[in-house]
Amino acid sequence: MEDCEYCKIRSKAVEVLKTEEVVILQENCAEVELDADEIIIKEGSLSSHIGYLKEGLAKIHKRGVKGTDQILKILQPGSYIGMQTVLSSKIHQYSASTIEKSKICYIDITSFKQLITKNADFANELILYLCRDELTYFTRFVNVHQKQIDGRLADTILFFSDEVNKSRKFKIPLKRSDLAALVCSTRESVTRAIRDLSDIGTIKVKGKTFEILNYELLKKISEKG
DNA sequence: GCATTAACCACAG
DNA sequence: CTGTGGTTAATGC
Repeated sequence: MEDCEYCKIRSKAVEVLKTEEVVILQENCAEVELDADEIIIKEGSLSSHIGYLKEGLAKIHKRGVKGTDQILKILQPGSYIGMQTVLSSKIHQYSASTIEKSKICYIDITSFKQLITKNADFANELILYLCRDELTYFTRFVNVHQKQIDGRLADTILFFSDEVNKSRKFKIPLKRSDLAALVCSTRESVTRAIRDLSDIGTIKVKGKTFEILNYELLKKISEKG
């Protein structure tokens, strides 16, 4: 494993650590390589470590009343995993799994808390991170509840295009049922929404490969809901 | 009432 | 696993 000091994807929080603090981080974390569909942290299990997504793509999901999971968020590199739990509870309140081959750094709670106590700038960056994160949940909450299925699907297609892949043609490494769990709908409705959007010429989809043909229209559908 | 939307169900590639 | 069609319940003219 390379040194945290020279990690290319290190967080803004780690950047403000002093040299001796990076050493603490360094000595108490471990890098793990995971395949797609492997569990990073598991809801209901003891929260002993915080994860940090260094490479790949992951999802945060939580069990719902019907036994099926809702996907709360797609994680990109540079995301902390399980911080909310580790700082407030002893048991993970949600799960995180990889959706493609990924690298995760784990750090134990004790060392992490030690860094928070030692360095206010570090703590400040983490608060900033959590605040931004919460704001995106606010937006998502409103979107999911007020937009129709076509608008919600447009949202996620745009997310994968603009933020994840930065390309008009890309793969979404999720099954239809996962896509449904992400946009809070059903497998069937996702299928129909994909067909709707294809019919009017906004996208072209084959399997998990999506291509945006009419970006403006897709954007409009996303905005109008 | 009637239309729209989306979930649920069953069945077929 | 995914797509399709029929049915049904809720909601809004």
